[in-house]
Amino acid sequence: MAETDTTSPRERYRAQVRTEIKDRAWEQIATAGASALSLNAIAKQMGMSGPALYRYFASRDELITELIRDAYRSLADTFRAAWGSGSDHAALAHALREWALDDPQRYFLIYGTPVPGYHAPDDVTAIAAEIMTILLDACAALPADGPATPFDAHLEGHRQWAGDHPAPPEALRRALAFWTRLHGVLSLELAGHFTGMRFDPALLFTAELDDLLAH
Amino acid sequence: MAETDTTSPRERYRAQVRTEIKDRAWEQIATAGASALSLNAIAKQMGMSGPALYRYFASRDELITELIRDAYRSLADTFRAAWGSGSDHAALAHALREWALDDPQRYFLIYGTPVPGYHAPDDVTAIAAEIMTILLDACAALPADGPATPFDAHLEGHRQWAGDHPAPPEALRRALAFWTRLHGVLSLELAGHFTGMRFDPALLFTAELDDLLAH
DNA sequence: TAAGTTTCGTGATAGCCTCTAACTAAATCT
DNA sequence: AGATTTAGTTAGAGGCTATCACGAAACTTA
Repeated sequence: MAETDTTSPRERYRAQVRTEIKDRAWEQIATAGASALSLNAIAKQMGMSGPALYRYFASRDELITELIRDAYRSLADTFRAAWGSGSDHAALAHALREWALDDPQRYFLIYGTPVPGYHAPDDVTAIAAEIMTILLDACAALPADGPATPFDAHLEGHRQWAGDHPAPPEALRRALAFWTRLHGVLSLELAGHFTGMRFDPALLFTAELDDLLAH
Repeated sequence: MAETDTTSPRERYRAQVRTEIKDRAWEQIATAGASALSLNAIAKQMGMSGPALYRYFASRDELITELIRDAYRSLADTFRAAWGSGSDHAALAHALREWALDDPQRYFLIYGTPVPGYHAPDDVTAIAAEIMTILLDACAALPADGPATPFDAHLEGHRQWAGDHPAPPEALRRALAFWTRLHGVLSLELAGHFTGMRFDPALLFTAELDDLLAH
């Protein structure tokens, strides 16, 4: 016997229309970038007139913020799943890469060009912190390597972030390196800066990853 | 005695108006991002009516392409100057960082979110190659470190890029690492992903740089 | 079931934007 | 001085975001 749905038909319909709007928005973003996203075009695709969409999203910016939120959530879920099943650092990194390749514009919605005025709402930064926590868990599980660096000492004194994560400063440093280096390779690959050069970006990615795990 | 100017007054006037348009465009981009760039607004600022600007730039896209071109040229000049005076790798890296901090949106015009359909014209990619050449010169001048990696072997077989630069594959690998790692730190810093965390991004940057130069 | 209320979608409209076209006036060339 | 090129204008087509007032459908409640 199916569980009684607590939501009213209206709420269900509303949620359904909202997700259809978002699906179309993702399509547009994937093919033409976020700046080309048009509420009007989405409305026409769905067979209704422009202003109707404003019943579902207060503004274009609010829709984009919602997409950013979903992108963060998707990345956090991918991360949690990848780290949860096996605690394999390489698997975590490759999960990130596959998630990014799956929809480059979704990656850039999070890590791409920032809009000068924009500040993400608190719940979004909370998801970002969640992602960082998983990364810190992973780096805390890494075997120790060389001596503490000067930068470790600096991090020791400035670790407000990471929500009082119990990782040692060395793990903080390695989490940052993990993040910045993989992002460095990935974002240049996704932006097409390696096309024309003939090497395989996947090998560069794993080379960086190996270097991160070796040290 | 002043050199006779080969350009006619009209050409000079035209060039002057073009640069004023570009200056205003840079202001707009710096304060509101490239997607908010408005030819109309620029025209009003300059005291003329909208369509007048189309005498100077065929379209909004052509103006942006011109800005991208100038950004690349500026970066290439900065790079050449930084490497030319002293051949100091750290100075080269810090010149990059200062150039980026000087106008983050200019950096993102080159290395930020790509527009799916867009392909840069050949002369722009030529400047990009020029930048890469300087980086390869620098990495070729680096003392050799450990044994060849598997990725070195791959690069050996796929070095169409770099315009037949005489650098050994190890230098190619290090140039890529230089590029991707510094970009990784820089782009996340410029996009504001480190705000909230309390550490100093400059120290992370130099830590990555030191690591690059130590190995 | 009937009346009241909330919600959805509409068309009209204001105010941006890019870009084209026709026209005037000024600068330059012959 | 006359012919030609060029710079700027206004008008307008067609796109966009967003607001508003209105009708119609769907729920809620008496």
